[in-house]
Amino acid sequence: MRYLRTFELIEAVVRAGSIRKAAEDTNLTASALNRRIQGFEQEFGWPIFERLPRGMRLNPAGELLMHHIRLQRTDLARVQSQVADLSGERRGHISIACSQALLPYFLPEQIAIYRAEHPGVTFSINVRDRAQAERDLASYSSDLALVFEPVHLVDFDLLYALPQRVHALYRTGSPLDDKPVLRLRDCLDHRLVLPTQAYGVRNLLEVAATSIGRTLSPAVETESFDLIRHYVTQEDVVGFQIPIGLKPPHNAGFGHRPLAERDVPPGQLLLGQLKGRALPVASAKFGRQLVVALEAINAQ
Amino acid sequence: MRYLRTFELIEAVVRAGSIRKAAEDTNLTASALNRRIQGFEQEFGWPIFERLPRGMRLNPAGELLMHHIRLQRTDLARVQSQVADLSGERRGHISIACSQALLPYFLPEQIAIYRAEHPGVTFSINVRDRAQAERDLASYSSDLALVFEPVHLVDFDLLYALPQRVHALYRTGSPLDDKPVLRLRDCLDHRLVLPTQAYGVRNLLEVAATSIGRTLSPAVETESFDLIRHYVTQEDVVGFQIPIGLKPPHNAGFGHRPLAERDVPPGQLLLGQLKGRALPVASAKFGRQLVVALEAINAQ
DNA sequence: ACTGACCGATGCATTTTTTGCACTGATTGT
DNA sequence: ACAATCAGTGCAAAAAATGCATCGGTCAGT
Repeated sequence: MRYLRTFELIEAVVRAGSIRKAAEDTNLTASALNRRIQGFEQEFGWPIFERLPRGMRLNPAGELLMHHIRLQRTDLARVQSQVADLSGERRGHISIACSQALLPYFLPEQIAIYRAEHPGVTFSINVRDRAQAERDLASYSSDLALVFEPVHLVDFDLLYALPQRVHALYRTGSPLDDKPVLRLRDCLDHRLVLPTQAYGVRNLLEVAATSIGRTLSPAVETESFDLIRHYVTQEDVVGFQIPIGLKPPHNAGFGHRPLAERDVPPGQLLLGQLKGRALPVASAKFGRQLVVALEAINAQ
Repeated sequence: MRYLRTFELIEAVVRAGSIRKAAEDTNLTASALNRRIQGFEQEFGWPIFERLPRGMRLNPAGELLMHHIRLQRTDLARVQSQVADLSGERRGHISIACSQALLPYFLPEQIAIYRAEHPGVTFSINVRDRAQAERDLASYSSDLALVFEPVHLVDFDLLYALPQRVHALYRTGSPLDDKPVLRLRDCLDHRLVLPTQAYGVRNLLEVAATSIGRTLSPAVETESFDLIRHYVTQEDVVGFQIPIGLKPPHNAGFGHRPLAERDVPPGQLLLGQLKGRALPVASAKFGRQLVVALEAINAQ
């Protein structure tokens, strides 16, 4: 979109931090870029950048403008998506901010289902923790968020909430495999592989452990759910995860069982979007598909 | 705003109905304008106009785009208003869709109060009936609506609702002046000056008359509340109006008294904005001022 | 205190884009 | 059949954006 060029250039300057660097990124001369910025500021009525000796930084007016730019861009995308939709072809791009737990099975499966019907739709999947996911929505860089137990819920329109019990993971052959439901204290007697504090599962476990007078001292602490899944096959340790990331069972060298709800209350996997935002057709439809899929899991 | 030029031109073509007429309005040649439209359609990816032998008309894609254009323009105005606000100066433009009843006293007074504090703020007042006011909000051509008993309330964010009893107007010296509250049947024995069916007051009266087995046959029917006010001084007739349009009393050759609530239930004067829309600073502040003023009236 | 690297800004020539003019072909109403 | 519309197009002129060279300033390292 030619008429959005000025906005692109402004964004490039914001990203690069200086006109000269942004000029390289945008295949322009610093002088040309400089004059476009100046020209825009004159039209806009106020400067939007602070001129520092080391470069340019947005001033408060510029911050306000950036919100407008992002809104404007995504709203145009929405319109184009709707137009594509009314001419029959389903096109567009869907951007999702999600927890790691959705990566192994749930999202790949859902995306494949959607793309089978609408091959023109593309996806981007951004792994985000709970706070980042909300910021992604607010800056319009993601359409949908699917995260476990987000902290803040302002500006978040909840589409579905799926309760998820915390599951313990262990090497096949472990005595934990005997019972259908595990007590927290049984798990805490083993060595532990835990996600870091940023994650909801860790949070639930911390609270639960404290309430029975125990503390968590993990043998391995990691940000990677993948590593947790793999590490339990290597050593006799107990890991924890939510079942949506564990769907196909017992053939990967580890087993898993839910923790008793009286020990560790279930958390919630939340699907949502930015409050008040009208999503592009494709994103809205994929959101509805996810709701149906989550309902089906909940009904099991 | 230079970069919005294409949108202005598109709007001009929509308004004029043909490129040639729009070209005159925009001080361009038809050929230049034609090519800008074509250029935009190519960038946008789809035609936005139907080419008819008699000119151009928006196609469905164009209708969707027009919504985007309006949103984008008003959102930019909001940003500029916020920027003006943070640099101390309160500037901007406030656009209000309102019923006639607000014109004589309420709005002039409120606007004067606001402009005394913020002379940089300009106003436009559009007299609209109940349905038009809502359309004005939806198309972003008004920021606030202040109307009596609107019909639809979808997409309407209610800021305040002020109950208003229907008042009867009569020439000074009329026997109606004797009682503090009038019965509907007393009024109906006189000749009547009524607003047309489009107005809320007429509606309330029709319902009330029907329920006591009477029908309304006005001697004069008009769309102008002003005419009603003036006509009652000319002939011994009874007019009707809501008190917010009648504030300063008994020195204009006519008097007024409320109708009994058991005969004619009070209607509501509604202040609202488009649902989910973030108003410019000036409009939002004026809206709050109106709420305070309406509360004060309600408390009397 | 000096120096080199980097920053934004500006004058001027050059390139790119937009516009105006003249004209075409098609449709409609009289 | 004719006049009045309409959108679209080739080409030259006008306008706008860009590149180049250069200026004055700040800062980090020596």
